[in-house]
Amino acid sequence: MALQEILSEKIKTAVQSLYGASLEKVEFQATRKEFEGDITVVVFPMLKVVKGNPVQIGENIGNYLVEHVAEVTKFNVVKGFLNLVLSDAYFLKFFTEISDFSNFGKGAPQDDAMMVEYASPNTNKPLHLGHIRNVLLGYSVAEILKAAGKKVYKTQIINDRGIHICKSMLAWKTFGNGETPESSGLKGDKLVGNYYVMFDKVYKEQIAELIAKGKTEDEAKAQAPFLVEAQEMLRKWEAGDPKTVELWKMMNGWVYDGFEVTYKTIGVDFDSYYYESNTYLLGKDNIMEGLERGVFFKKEDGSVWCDLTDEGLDEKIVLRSDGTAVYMTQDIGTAIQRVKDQPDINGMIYTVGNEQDYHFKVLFLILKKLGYHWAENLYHLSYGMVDLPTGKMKSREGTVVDADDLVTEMSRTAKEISEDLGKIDDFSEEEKAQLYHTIGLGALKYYILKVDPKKRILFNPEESVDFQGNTGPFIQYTYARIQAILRHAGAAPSLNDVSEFELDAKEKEVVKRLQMFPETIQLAASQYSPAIIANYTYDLVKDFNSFYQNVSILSADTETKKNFRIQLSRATGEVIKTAFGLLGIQVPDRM
RNA sequence: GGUCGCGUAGCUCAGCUGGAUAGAGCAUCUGCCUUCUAAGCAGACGGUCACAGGUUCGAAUCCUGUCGCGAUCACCA
Repeated sequence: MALQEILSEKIKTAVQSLYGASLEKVEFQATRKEFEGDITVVVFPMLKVVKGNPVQIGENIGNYLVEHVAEVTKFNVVKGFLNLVLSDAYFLKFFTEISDFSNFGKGAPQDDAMMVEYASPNTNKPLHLGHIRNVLLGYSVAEILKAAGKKVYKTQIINDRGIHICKSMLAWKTFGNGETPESSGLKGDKLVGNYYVMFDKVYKEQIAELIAKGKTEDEAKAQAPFLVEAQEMLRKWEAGDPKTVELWKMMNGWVYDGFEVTYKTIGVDFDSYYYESNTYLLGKDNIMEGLERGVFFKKEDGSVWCDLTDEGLDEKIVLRSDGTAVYMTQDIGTAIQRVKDQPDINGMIYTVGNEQDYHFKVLFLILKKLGYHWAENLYHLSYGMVDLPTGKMKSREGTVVDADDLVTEMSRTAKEISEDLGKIDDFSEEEKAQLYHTIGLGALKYYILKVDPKKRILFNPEESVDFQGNTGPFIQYTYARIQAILRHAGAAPSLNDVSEFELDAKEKEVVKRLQMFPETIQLAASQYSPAIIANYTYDLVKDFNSFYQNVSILSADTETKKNFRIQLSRATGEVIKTAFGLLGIQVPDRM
């Protein structure tokens, strides 16, 4: 807020001339509602350089400010808190400044770019609730960064190789009878996921059989024919066996088609895709280069390591003794490859669960040791698990919440509630379906995004998500009501010829929130937290609702007041739309 | 065991760089639809900020320790 800087300077001058002391910094905070005032100066910290009674110091500074700063009209001092009352003209000026909303809240464009990675699925099963949290966080952080002025590349790395994919392939080959998404009517990822489950079932039966024949559990697990066959398939794939590769391509293709449908339903997208089958061999050259430069060292058995004991960690392997890559090797290679592909990248954000905190700590350290400039701006957007009331989600126990099912369920709940209210009976069936999706998905997204990413979420699908209070539908509803106000108001009014009139406390609350919007985006971008935007938006909406519900009626007011209120509605609506846009949540015009 | 994260109202969560009497929603209770959407608004009830020390004018916030929950410590990804 520019005014804050002006006040800060004036207060420094005041302290200088009144007490002959120089202040380094002036502390501000929003005035608490129970006191009169709009912005509060905290006097206590000044006591370090100014000796005296804080109340008296506050009085003196307050008098100085009323005299020298036009925006300050009154003040009061409570203990060590100097509460300043700002002029209505100051608040009104805000509206004339944001009459064009197109860039409101957006930061100045910057030259460097950030890459944001999210989703990162395996190709052997459909996306679930955990992926939803991941995708929502990654996508909204990307949008928030864009709003803050960064150039952003959204990407994902797809784990399309390994034994788990071979398991699905083997089960399909054995039991599938040539079943395809078309012939079965199933989404591709669901179809492939079914065969993964089927593999596990057969595998378990075979283990039980072997144990019955006298094998130990470990022997049985290693010797079950189905697993041996899957391992054989993996070897064939790595050797480039044409038939295996063909099957792999076909089934992965089905999965990608299925994922795309889910991403589209959720409303997220990507600028580029990286596949492990292409990147798993990457990184070895970087390791060899690092070895030459002394960043890594080789052990007697030929394995290559990075010594991180100086950083408080231990030694970390970066290349196996047989010269093959490990997870770390691959991630090093992929990061370097990405900057080659997009040279303006000056940092990356990895949206990955907090069970990998250690991995990323190590990865970032190694990349720094290798000396890349962009390695200074790496961030692991770490998030907590999504738990169910029954405990953790486990795919083997069938307790996962499927992403598609969940979205459908949310829409259904939205439908039930909407039908009870009966406000949209004039909508066509198509419009209704669209609205239910917008509301249901908005509820789900907001529910997940409003929580601090690093905390675990307890998600209760049976109780579903609330539609009252601090929820997506509540905010969407407010937007829809604002649209109704504007429809009734007709053409947008102008405040250009408005000079002075008295603003009430509630009006000021809303204006203050609107003024905070650009700062909120900056704060969210610097902390990579959509939760900041979400909770801010709720506060704005609550203030707005409270203000508007308590206004008696527009026509009873002067034309000026009416124009102001309509303008206030407009601005609030725009901010809700922008804020929700950053979270990837749609707002409906009617609901 | 080492490391990292979390612990705030009955439940789900806010609480920005330390600031005034710790805030919302749900649940429970009280009022408000002849006026722009009651999916709303106003209010009541509800707290040892896990515990114990420390730092200071001031601590939910910073430091140390304890307890509880979780994650992680593979030549898996």
